[in-house]
Amino acid sequence: MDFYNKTGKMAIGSRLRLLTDKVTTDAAEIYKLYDVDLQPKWFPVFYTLCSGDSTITEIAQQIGHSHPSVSKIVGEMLRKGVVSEKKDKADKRRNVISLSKKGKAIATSIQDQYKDVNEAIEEMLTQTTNDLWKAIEEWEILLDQKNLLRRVHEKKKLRESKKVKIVDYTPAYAKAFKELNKEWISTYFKMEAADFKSLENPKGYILDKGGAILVALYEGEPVGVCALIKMNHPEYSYELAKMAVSPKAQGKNIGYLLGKAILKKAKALGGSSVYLESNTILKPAISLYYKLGFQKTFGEPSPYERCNIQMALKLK
Amino acid sequence: MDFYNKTGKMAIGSRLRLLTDKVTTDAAEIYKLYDVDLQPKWFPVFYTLCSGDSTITEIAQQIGHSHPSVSKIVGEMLRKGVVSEKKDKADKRRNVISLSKKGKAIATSIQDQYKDVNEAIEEMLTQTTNDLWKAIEEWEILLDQKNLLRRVHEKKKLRESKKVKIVDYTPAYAKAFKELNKEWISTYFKMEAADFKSLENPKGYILDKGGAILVALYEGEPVGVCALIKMNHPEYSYELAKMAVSPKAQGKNIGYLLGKAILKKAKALGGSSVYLESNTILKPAISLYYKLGFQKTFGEPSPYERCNIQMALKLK
DNA sequence: TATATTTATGTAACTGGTTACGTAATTGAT
DNA sequence: ATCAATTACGTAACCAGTTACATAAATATA
Repeated sequence: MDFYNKTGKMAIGSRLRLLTDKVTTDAAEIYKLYDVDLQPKWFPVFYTLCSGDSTITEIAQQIGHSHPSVSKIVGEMLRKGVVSEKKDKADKRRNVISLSKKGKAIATSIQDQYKDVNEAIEEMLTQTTNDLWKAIEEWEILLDQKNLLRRVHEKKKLRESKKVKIVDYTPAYAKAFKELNKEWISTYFKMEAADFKSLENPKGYILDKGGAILVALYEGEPVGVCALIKMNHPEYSYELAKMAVSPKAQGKNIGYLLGKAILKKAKALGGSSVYLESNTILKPAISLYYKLGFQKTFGEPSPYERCNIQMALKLK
Repeated sequence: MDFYNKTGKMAIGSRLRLLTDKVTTDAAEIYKLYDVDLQPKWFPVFYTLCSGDSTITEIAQQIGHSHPSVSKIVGEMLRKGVVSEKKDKADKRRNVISLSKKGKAIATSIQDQYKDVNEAIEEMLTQTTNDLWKAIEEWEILLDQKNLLRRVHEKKKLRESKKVKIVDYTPAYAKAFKELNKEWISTYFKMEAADFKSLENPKGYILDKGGAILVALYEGEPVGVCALIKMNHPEYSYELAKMAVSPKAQGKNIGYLLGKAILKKAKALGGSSVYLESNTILKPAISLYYKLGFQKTFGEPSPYERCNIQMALKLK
């Protein structure tokens, strides 16, 4: 298929389907050639039964089909007299399937076909430089570790995070700083007095007191903000606060980029440790903090009602 | 799938299907992730239309689907406004499909997705030692040259031909020699006087005159015979004749094995060339003779009415 | 020029799987 | 001991392709 060399890997699904079709249509002919009274699609079920009786669900798990699929196939095999069914005495839900006499006869007569098909395919595999059989297995393993969706999602994040720029706060971002924070605070909690003060006057409450604010830009637009507030505390130099990312810009890794940048800033300002307060209902935020290296800590009184978790991190 | 390491290559079809399913279900999610108003199954059709308008049949050939499949997909795309259709003026049967404005917009917005998916898959391919993409292509090429059915059939022949034994004629095979020949002669032609003579008395008419007869045994049963008749001719030493294989034993390469053995015998007897007569309606026989190395020749008078082709081969 | 063949396409029915859902039996938790 | 959750499995409806068939237009042939 010349076509698929043009489309690129995007179409690997379609290409796989086409190859699968080609192989399975031939399979049907091969069964006819050997005059075996089996349908190719029965093969996985038949094969498992060759090594002993099994229930519908067991077979399904073995061969990687859904149980209704096995149920249907077993139904067909029953009608052809290849297998027999019997309810389990101990557990009346279970339907134990076993090969009938006819099925066992097929099991022996099919041996030659096994041999020939195996040899034919082995021969093909030796004629290729990339072993399809092994390649499939490798893909099964890789996809089991991390499915294609997640892999693509990671690539997406990576690409989009390249479009994100972290810049220092200027008065031009005053509105963004206020609105982005207001947005998440008022959806999850209620704006408190302390919020209004710092959001209305970031210069006075944050910057002038030796803190910092960073803004994340996506395609020029401010979509995230984060503040560093100077603390007057024996253990912690700065508090990470007022972190907000627009829901419209989710999934672009912006929180992580902002976090990394603000920690760098804290270090540059001579800080030795960063503290923060949050709430456990904000699960993505908490997991982000862990990812950034924060650990749970205790015992600081907070001016915010909404806080039920406190975290800190040592800058190395 | 541990299962498929037990079954052997026989189940490559099922295994391919499973992998295909895994990939395509993820594909659907990926399209959602990018918020593209396309169904994954539309992709091949969509892709071809990106490089210009096409008719149903053209698309089907390009992407390797059946035309009804394309017809259905185009129908769905029409309803979603992704493409538009227009009957060809010059040929009113042809239905020319082109991307609509919306379709073109999708074509540009899908670029990022292409990139990410490609990268994700490329990354997987570098993590494997057997390149699935290339392996698929190699299989497509191999199956194009010779499909799986034919490959398996050849293996079957090979295996079965190992069960065939070629032995020298003894009087115990007198009946087989007569019956096997009678069978094919009377189905295609009519028994002639010369037939009766040699079939009733092979010793007198063939062996005692310096000829030979070989018998093919399959699981102990005589299923094929072939005679070498001493000729009194300046050019040809022996005539290959009375070759017969039971229809029940067809497809086991018996004709070829008998032919090879009889030529070896002719050489062992000091012959320098072998001659034969046949009829062109016996196509498998003629092609067997060519396969054995015989070439058409002319001009010998035959005692048999049924002969309309003469062939010969030099023994080296 | 009339007729047979080929080509382009659509529709219907089939195929080999799936998910969704319902029911009965078993298991687990209070 | 009871009630909720889980498990086994069948049935129905769906899905993405297929083959088989019908029809109309174009082309080839006598």
